[in-house]
Amino acid sequence: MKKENNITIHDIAKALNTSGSTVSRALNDNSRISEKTKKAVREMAKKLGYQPNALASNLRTNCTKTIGVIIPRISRYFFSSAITGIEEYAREKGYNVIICQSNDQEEREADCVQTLFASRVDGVISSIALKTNNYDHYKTFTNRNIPLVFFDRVCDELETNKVVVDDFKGGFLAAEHLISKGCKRIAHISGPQHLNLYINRLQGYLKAMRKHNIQINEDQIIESPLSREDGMACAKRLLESSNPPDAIFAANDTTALSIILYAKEKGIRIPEDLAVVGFSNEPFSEFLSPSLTTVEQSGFDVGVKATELLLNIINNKIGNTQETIVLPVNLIERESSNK
Amino acid sequence: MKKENNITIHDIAKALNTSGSTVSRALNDNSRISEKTKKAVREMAKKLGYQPNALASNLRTNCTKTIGVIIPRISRYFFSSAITGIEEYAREKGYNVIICQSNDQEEREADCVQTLFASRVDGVISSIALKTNNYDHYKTFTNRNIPLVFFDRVCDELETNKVVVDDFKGGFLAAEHLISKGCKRIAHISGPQHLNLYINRLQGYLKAMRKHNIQINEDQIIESPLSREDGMACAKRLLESSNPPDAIFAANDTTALSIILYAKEKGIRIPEDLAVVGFSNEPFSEFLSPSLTTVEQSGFDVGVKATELLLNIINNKIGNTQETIVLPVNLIERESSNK
DNA sequence: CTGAAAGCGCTAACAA
DNA sequence: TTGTTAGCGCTTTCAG
Repeated sequence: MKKENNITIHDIAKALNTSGSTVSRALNDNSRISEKTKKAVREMAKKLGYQPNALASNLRTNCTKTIGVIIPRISRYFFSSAITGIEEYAREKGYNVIICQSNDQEEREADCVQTLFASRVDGVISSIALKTNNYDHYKTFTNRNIPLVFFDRVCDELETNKVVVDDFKGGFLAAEHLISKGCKRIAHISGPQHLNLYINRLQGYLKAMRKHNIQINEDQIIESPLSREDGMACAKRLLESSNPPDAIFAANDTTALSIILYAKEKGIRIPEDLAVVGFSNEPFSEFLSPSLTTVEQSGFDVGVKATELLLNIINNKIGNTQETIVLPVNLIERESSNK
Repeated sequence: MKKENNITIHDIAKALNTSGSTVSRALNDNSRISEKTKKAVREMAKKLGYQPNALASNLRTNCTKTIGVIIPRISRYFFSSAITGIEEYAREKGYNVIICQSNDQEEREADCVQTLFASRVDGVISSIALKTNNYDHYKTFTNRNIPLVFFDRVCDELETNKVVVDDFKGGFLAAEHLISKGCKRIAHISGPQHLNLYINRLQGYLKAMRKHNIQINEDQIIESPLSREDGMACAKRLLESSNPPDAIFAANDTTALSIILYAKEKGIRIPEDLAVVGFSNEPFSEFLSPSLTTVEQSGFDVGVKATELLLNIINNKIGNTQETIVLPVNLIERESSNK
């Protein structure tokens, strides 16, 4: 496949008996060019089928009008919604978006960083891979003053801007809701504790328990990688214990789903014997049977906010402060906790 | 935000008292450079924190090692899985991926084409927007011999390569399955008829009906944009008619979901009174109640195949034939049709 | 095996 | 208001 010779600004210049710089300025709507010339240039450009070469422009200006995004996996609904938000806002402001997936692997994440840097993106939005423990690769950006905004999965080690949802409040709402339904032995299945969001959901849960003087049982707070299989194992462990919980607050909907499936299999009635609350409001949660009570977080909004923040930094509207934006969550009450 | 001055190959050259060309060749593992020099260059590069500038390289070589993807919306599971497949295969072969969303709008799609062309992608993978009727914008690529592969939503007007799933077979399997369950009045809710895939699903359905001598009732074949609301309207129209169907094959799972919800509301039992089959196996379909019988199509596989085909064309392994690759589908039998 | 020099297409001082 | 010129960082002929 050989690519055709492309039309450049010089072809337009030659056809119009003018210079490349005039054409360049005309196409960029520079005020120093007369309307007449601009019009002539634009017409000739169209006639010749000129298409700008962004590579050349970017190389020269050292500004690509492109932002990079690093996410664990695009196929998770929260992240694809976030990307939709990022894309929408970025495009409106004239920016392109390059997306890289880390597949939750540290090494892949470091690759993404290299790729994005090689493409000379103007800024980066990232959500950290589950397996990432060392954050040095991000220094590629921070060392060079390339703005960086983390969302959802953030880390305290790096001093950057962050956009998160109110996980603490979410955990609190979930637990308080179960308490209000009369549950007494409320278990919590939490996620990897090096990620703030799971710590915060857990802390919110603890706060609600303490506020209402509910006994906290260490055996009923377990940490899990939160996959479907892990959820099954947790369900089994909790529900087969000698003193099983009458409610479980799971740190994500996938785990809550596992609990519901396990309970069905064992003839445990939901919500009568066991109330369940999840987190995220995945697309399937509404349609489970019983439908799942969960904490809703808008990926789209997070994406938009992160992009807004990033572009403000890129365009010097705000300095590179270490801002953390917290977006609201809300509890969606459904059948799985409706005693 | 000012970006720091970056290290270039000339900085490495200076530090090593050699020339830029040697450094360039060493970093690209050119055979004309001695191992000793290569090693020295690589070490110095690491020491100085050199990061290649892809823009400059791309501009020079007129090859970006980047492929562009145009999809209707990333938040649909089929498409995000396809992207996962595209990314995985592309990355393995050393290519980057730029993703653009058309939001199912023709104008946005044309914008995507411009953006990708300006970025000088080496090839493009696209799935057509629902609202697109005019395909001229794709000529930007075809006119310049930039390889183009369509997937899923393809169009006959453009002579390009295509990767699709076997929609005809899917429609056939769905209808034959319902027939095998003893259904006699089998309705079909089809999608926009300018897209091949919906035509093919419909034709597959018709073929099965004819094969088994089931009467085809024109009133019970309706075209719909297939959104959740449209599905509700279709369900109402079909089920409130004087001669309601005993089975519905919907061209997507979203519509099948609407039917199930509508039937529940009206006290119509599924599958006893009405059997339902969808198409796509969305993430929620397994968890509906009753769980939804549907035709599974692998977005991931489609993505991988499309990328494989595209890269083969880019790398001249095959000429730009008009190949159409058809991937298999299979029926997943669940409760909604289990009479 | 290595170096000098040209140039990819564009932008931006500076000069006119 | 327009043109001249240099150069972004890299690759690649051609010459040694």
